[in-house]
Amino acid sequence: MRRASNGPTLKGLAAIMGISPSAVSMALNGRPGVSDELRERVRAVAAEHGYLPNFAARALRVERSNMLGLISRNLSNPGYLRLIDGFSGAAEEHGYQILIGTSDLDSSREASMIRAMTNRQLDGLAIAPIEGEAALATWRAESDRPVVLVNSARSTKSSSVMSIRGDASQAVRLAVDHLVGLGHRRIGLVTNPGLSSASERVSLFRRMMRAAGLRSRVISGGSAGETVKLTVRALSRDDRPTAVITDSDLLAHHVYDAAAEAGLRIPHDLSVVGHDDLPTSHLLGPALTTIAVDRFEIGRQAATMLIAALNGDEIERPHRELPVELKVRQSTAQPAE
Amino acid sequence: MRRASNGPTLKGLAAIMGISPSAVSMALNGRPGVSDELRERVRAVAAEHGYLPNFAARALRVERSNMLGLISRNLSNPGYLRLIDGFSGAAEEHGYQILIGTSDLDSSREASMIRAMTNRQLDGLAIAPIEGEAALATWRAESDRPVVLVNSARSTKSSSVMSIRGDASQAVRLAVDHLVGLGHRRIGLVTNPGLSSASERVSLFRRMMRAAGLRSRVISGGSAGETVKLTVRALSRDDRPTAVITDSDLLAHHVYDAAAEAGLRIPHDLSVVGHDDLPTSHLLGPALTTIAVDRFEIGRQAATMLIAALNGDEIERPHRELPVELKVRQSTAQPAE
DNA sequence: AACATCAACTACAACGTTACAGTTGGCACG
DNA sequence: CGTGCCAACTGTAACGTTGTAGTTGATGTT
Repeated sequence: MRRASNGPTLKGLAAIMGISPSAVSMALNGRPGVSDELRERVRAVAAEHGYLPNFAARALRVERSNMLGLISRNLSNPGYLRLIDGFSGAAEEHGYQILIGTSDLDSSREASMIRAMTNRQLDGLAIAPIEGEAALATWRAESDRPVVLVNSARSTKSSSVMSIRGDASQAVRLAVDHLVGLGHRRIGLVTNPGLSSASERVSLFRRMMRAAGLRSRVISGGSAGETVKLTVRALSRDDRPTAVITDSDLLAHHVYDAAAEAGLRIPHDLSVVGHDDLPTSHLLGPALTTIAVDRFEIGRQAATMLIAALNGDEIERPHRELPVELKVRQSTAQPAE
Repeated sequence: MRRASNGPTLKGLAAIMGISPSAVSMALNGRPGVSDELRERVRAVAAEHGYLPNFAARALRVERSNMLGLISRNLSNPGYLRLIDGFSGAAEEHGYQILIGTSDLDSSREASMIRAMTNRQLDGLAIAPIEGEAALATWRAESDRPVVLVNSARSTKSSSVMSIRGDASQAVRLAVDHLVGLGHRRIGLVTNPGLSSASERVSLFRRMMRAAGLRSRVISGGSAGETVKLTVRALSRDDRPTAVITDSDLLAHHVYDAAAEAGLRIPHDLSVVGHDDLPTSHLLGPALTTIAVDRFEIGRQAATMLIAALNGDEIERPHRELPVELKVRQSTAQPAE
């Protein structure tokens, strides 16, 4: 077989120096039991020979792989890139590598991904779960290692599970307040089907609208494509909404298409508020008003929470909600009528 | 220590069944040496007890981790998502997990990423290298496993290294032909600095322009921000280009900003051709004419090439150039003058 | 001077898996 | 009926690392 690493082993270093492998191990890991003088010599020799520890061997022995897993719902939403970026950056800083999986919005795939990750000895896992409880259960059945739920609707408040996401209720409130403030009365929510966060969003929306004394309309199909079709239909009706709030910028893009199809101009005939602030959203014609949530930061904190838990540190706030921000641009205006 | 997997081990299964661990191993791996009858029984018992192999142990023994690495230049370009998506999809299909790293456009980080991946016993690596030769050398110094260079300027034609990318010369030709066909004479190339592919692009552009009997202008700064500034300046000059070709859609977005700053309307005063066809590019105002390259397919083939090489199969075309496509939209038109 | 104490090491086993050299028993063949 | 052969197993060692239980020799204490 081809060897992955033809470098020296720890045992080899020991032979070269005429000492025991244990001594080398202790020296390299900075553990007590060797003299400072020897520690220095070992480090020098290791560096000279370009020694790199074999992670498989270490993982087998200490049951720690120095790898963190990240399972996301899908990889076609550019927002996830920022999340991965933040997660991997923080992980690498602490010497962890990351393993990425995508559930492709299929909950059985999600479960099998999680199991595949478990027996790779992952030290911790961040999941943007399709079904919060199910994903969690799969992981915990196989492992007692830390998990952090990302962008998932609040569910378990248990201390063994952490979570982080943008502040969902603030997001809905900002969007509704903005549109109501502009004078809109008929406001719709266009939501992606199938996500655990969707139903929470819907109920938050309903509550905010009720508080404003308005009737709420929710547009949500069985699939993304169907949702778009329903949107076109809703926009063609007489009492069509004069403004819609969407679950994501991507969905907002589809609403742009739907509006064009229905012959409506944005923002003159229809105001649109997105959610995510993709890097391209301000370049849309017209630039999209949207809720910005710092996904990079979410990813970063997800990783640092896991690492802190692995180090046995106390986690200050195990359930975090990051503030979100409304970016007002050109896709919202006062209603025409 | 906490155990990652509390499930049974192979040895445990052997004890339960009263046979030797070797027999269990052979049965589970479908190797000859056990009767069909026993093989079936072992499989049944394994399934019943939810046995999952310990990858660290296997990796240690067989020097194969069943993991593929993917190192990309940075994670802020949405195009990479499609690449990762294709790569991870194909990898998972064959039972491989993927390890992701980003070099953040820093070549020393790139080298250390590669070394970190080497001693994790990675079976194969796909690199979108900053410096083609350097990245390769780092990997090959530590390992003799397959590599595939992604989106990298043609360099080594050696058979031990594979490569895949969009057809760069076709891309430039399509863009130039399109603009020349519209009647443009003063065409600029706006390019991202620092990438090995950039210089190749520049020379291809020069060649195409010479073939068309036109002078070529290249706009390229030391950094992305600087490039934008240079673009603004170039667009303010009297003999400003009437059309520009950019290295990426993201850069094209910046050109949109630069054009706005210079008081030019697209496509009336300036035609723009991008490169990538990001999902949002057709929603820009105006919709961006761009070169589409199927990054998903690039990622998918990168993974399958690696896996084929690991299986010892013959690779049909170890240096692949995927066809690219010009998507004509609203950002290009005949020059005004 | 006898003994405890301790730092600085060594020896050994183990983690879970797989490769390979043995071992067993049954069957065909001269 | 002994021999050879083969299929179907078992036993053992090894992959590279680390933790723990020794072992050594020097130092300090009474």
